[in-house]
Amino acid sequence: MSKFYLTTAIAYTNAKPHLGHALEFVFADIIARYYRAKGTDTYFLTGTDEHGSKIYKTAKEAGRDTQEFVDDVVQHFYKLAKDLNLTNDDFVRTSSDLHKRGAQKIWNKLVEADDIYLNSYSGLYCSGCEAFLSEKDLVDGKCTNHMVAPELLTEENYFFRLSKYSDKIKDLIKSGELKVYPDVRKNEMLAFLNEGLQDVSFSRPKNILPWGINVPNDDSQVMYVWCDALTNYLTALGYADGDTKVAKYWPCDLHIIGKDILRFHAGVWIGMLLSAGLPLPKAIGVHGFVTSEGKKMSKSLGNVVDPLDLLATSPVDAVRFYLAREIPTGDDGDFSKERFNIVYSSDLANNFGNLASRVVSMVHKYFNGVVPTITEFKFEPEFADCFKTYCSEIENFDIKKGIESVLHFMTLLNQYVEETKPWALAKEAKTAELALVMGNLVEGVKRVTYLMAPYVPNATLELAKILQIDLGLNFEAGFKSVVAEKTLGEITPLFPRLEI
RNA sequence: CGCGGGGUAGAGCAGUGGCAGCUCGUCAGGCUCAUAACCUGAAGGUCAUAGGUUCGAAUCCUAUCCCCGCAACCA
Repeated sequence: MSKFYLTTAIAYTNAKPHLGHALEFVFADIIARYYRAKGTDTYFLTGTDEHGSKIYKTAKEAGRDTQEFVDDVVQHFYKLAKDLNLTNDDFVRTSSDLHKRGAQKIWNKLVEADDIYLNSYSGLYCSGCEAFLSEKDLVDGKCTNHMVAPELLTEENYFFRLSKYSDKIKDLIKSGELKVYPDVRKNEMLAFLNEGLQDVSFSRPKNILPWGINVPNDDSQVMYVWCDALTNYLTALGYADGDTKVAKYWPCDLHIIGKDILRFHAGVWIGMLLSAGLPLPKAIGVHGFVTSEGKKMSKSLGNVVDPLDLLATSPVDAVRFYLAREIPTGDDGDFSKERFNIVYSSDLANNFGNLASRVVSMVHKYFNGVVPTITEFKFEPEFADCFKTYCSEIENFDIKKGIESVLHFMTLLNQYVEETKPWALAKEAKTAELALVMGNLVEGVKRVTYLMAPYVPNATLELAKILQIDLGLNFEAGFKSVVAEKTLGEITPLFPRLEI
């Protein structure tokens, strides 16, 4: 059986989840559910990134122990995953022992490859911020938070010889051996690689940053947070202990990330794997950011959408569907209350929900709920097209286009109802004709239910009960499963109107 | 001349040489199985601007204007 291993980026636990986390979670979950429904042995990993100076600082400012602080924050991410109905197989935390040992094992591999060396790093250090600042953080040469000029500080760091792999990485992306979706991100990365990658500082002195994973054989240094974080994709599979999951699922088939961290994944991470002599991931899917009511979310504008609040007041399927359907998968998108309601009403309630509702009702009305037998599905060719598009779009990391093909197919079924007018056939007692129409409609709704399932798992589960179909079946088996002669359950609206 | 992406109907987008499309919204009509849902039709675009190549350009070339992302060691 083929396998598919996919990951989200691990969320940074310096603050509660925002809508962008929900977006990434939903994208990943839809893809995971899709591959499972294709009959692929799928492993879906998500988790949290818990080291780094920012977390250390945030915890310190809150007067908290760092571990306790992240233990608290991670609860919000657990809750988000649960509330979004995620089917992740594991949730990795970088403060876990398994991860730490795995990260150290990889570090040693890099050392063995002679890609780690000691050097000095100089930067502009603000003692108020307890962090190095870059030029763009400064106004008039001063730190904007503390209004003092940072001092030039030099510290001893281990460096990773990333420059060595620059050309190799460029070739991999250029040739498509490592896919980067969408093209605009691929081009951006290639352009960046044209400049050539620099070696990167891979550790921090412990006296400045005590919160991190110890560098093996040097008690005075901890790993730079990215060095540790990136390895989670491997360590979570049990890399430290030579777990069989590594053999089974590595290399990763798809890393889903935000556009802000493309370089770390398509650059640093690939370099690390090359250095360690490990197989490389197949693809990186890059999504954009979500704005709110047309503007970047900010506290001062008061337009911040808290995904946990949203899920507390709206059905999870509505949230999942909005993110998947309305936000272009590889691009930025907007969240607005107005669009949220429109998308829910027109696509879910009016198109899908109402289609199911009218079809099931008519089977009850005209055939006492017993689905008539048909010998051949009238829309087999149209459905084949729809399914083909659905698959290829999702596999090429376009979740929005994937579902659009299904929505079009639903429209086709709605049109068929209008053309055949079952109510008129019933009145004229054209039973054979009516049976044919209804049989085809139920078959159509059944197919659609399978395709909608990764996007709106709750509603489709409910509909599956009414249709008496098994959503646990993979697509092929599900499409072939027989609904004829079954007695349908009673239907209530799958997507009741939202309270505005 | 830093690199890259983009400017197409009220909104969001598709469309890389051959009569300008999709979804939502708007307006009109039809239907009554259905969640005031569904179906049909209409209005609405000088495809950023100017020039060029071509039998033919939203699509290729040149210039200009505007918007956005990136310019890495905070994640």
